[in-house]
Amino acid sequence: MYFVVQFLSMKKLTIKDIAHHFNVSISTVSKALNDSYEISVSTKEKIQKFAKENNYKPNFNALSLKNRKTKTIGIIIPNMLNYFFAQVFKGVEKVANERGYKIISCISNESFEKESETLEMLSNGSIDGIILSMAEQTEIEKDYRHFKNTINGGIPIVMFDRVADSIDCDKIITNDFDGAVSAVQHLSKTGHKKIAFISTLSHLNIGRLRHQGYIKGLEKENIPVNTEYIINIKEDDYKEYENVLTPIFNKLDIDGVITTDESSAIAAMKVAIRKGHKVPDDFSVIAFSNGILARHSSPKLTTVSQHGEQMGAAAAERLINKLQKPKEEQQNETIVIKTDIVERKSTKPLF
Amino acid sequence: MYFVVQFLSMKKLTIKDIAHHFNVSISTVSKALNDSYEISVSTKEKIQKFAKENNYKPNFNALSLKNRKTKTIGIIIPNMLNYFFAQVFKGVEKVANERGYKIISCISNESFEKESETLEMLSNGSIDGIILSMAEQTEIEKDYRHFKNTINGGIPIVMFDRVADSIDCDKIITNDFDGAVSAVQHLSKTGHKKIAFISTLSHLNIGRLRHQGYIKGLEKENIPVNTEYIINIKEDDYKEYENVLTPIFNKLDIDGVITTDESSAIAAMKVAIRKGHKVPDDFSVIAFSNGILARHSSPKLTTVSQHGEQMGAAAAERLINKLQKPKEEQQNETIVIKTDIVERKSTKPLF
DNA sequence: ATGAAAGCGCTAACAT
DNA sequence: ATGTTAGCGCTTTCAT
Repeated sequence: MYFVVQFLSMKKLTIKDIAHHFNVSISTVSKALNDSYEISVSTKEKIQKFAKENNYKPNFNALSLKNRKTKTIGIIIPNMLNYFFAQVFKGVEKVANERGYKIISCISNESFEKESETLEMLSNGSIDGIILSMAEQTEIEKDYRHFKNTINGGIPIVMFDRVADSIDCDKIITNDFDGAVSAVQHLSKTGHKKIAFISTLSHLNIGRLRHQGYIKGLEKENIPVNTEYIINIKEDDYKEYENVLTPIFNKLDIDGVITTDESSAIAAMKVAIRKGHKVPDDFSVIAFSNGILARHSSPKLTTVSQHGEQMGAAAAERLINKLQKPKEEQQNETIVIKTDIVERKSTKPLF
Repeated sequence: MYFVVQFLSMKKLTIKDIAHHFNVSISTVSKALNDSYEISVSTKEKIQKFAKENNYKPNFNALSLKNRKTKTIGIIIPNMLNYFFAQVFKGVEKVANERGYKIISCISNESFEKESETLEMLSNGSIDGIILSMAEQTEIEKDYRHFKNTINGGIPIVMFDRVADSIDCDKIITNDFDGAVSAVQHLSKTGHKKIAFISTLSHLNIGRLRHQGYIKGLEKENIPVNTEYIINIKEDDYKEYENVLTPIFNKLDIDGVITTDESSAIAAMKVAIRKGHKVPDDFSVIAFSNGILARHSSPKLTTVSQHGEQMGAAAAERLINKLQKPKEEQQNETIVIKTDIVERKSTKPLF
């Protein structure tokens, strides 16, 4: 019996083995397994039964080679320890899985070089398309040649969150600008007028957009912009945030804060509390966030929530749809997944 | 010129194209690119130069088909939003990258079925080996056939953290038992004798080990075991933790707590504080953890820290070493990556 | 030093 | 209804 041989040799069952077993040609087997009308019902049945019983699986590499499609997508994430990116990944995985795609995942560690090498490595027929969020370094240095090369090489890219304006590809973004406007308005409508803006992302485009949104929000609320209230934290290490904020908070009179991330929001809360404030009674905090910290802090953070999973799902949908369309019909699109303000316990009307 | 054609057709450059370009055979090109001694220096040079200039990359699927190796490893993670798993992933990625391996990553969502299907899906020549941590459901139902099948199919598995005792494969684990013993001793040595144990993992083996370690620790410190102090939280949702703990804390006299995870530690702190305790002055908390929460809570949590990244790195090392060894020399091993007690602000001597 | 041919596992156009 | 053949891109043995 075949399976004995298979068990002993531990070699996978192939179409050729099956052909041999039934004394038919390999193309008959191939067609039978693909349920071709050309093959008689009886042979189809026996071949399919045998294949099933012996756990036949078409070889992935042979199929990919033949079809010039791998049904695999690559994803490059700047930092896997970031909760937002983990959420995006989850969204991508879900859709990819539903649609029969595998995911090769890579981490750029915010490095241009790693990102570039990864793209190179994947451009050898390993994958059909790529989903990525730019490395910090790439965004700062604005060197996008590797993206262009990849796209020119026939591999479509979908960028999310940290996207390159000058690259023509699908993009999934958040309404960073409007989110910041809303945050300001939320605070203003509840009586806060001395609103600071704390950014740890001033070097990134999403940081600039949130900054601009903050300004716009103040304008809309007729609050004069005071540049002292705009605090850009350059330190990489969140442990330093409190130290940076303490002297500033001591100097300024602040009743509300909007931050570009969770860690700095928590630092701001701590500093404010240490200074004698009660959060949220006389000091409110809103953070851009997707995270776990917001729901575990005391008090829990009110946030401008990005929908990471949705963004990932949208990215995967876009990419897979494109892959399954003829090249001529493909065109690029930018999809905005809107933020929501989620009220928790760090905000409260002043009156 | 070739590259014009390539640019227009967007088809990747192959060995055949190069052969055509120079009017030599494909085997000459193949050998030249592999720097074979059989080929004259001059032809090697010109072919290599041309290949480089035109960005030739050997086709991944053709190579994999030929070599019966993909230089790709699969990783199955129960839940990507868990910081520990993200850390493990990072460790795996680092080593894999260094050693020229790609990673196909999948999420089991704690589901046996998904885990099983994923294993099936990957067992078609997509990958050379697998790293995984069991889904909760798998561990509860103790149905390990899919692991056996995979291993019998010639695909080595390395399990980490949530491992199956009865499966013969490489394993990377933490010293859960000893970690719990140490935690108890740490509290006891600093004057705490009314130590509760809060577990959200009582259904998992790692949870049982931590539980047993807690008992052992008490014994070593000559503290009688009081089953009322052993609190198993069954709720899945961390939002419920506080509700579960409140009546218990009201009833019992507790001066220290050890938890199996961060969320329940934070819940315990909140409940204790609400009850009038001062953490850490008259109430200490130690949490098993790998996480961000511990470093952002107020006060920051003292933890039994698992080294997720190291575990991931060890898993990848093991697997890749095994893949590069002949089958005969392969043997299984269990590696223990020890925990550390990291003192932060949630513990303090009582005296 | 170079080339021809077989084969990895599969599909599909083209016989029969 | 079944088989033959070529080919996906590459390596490798065996000519020449």
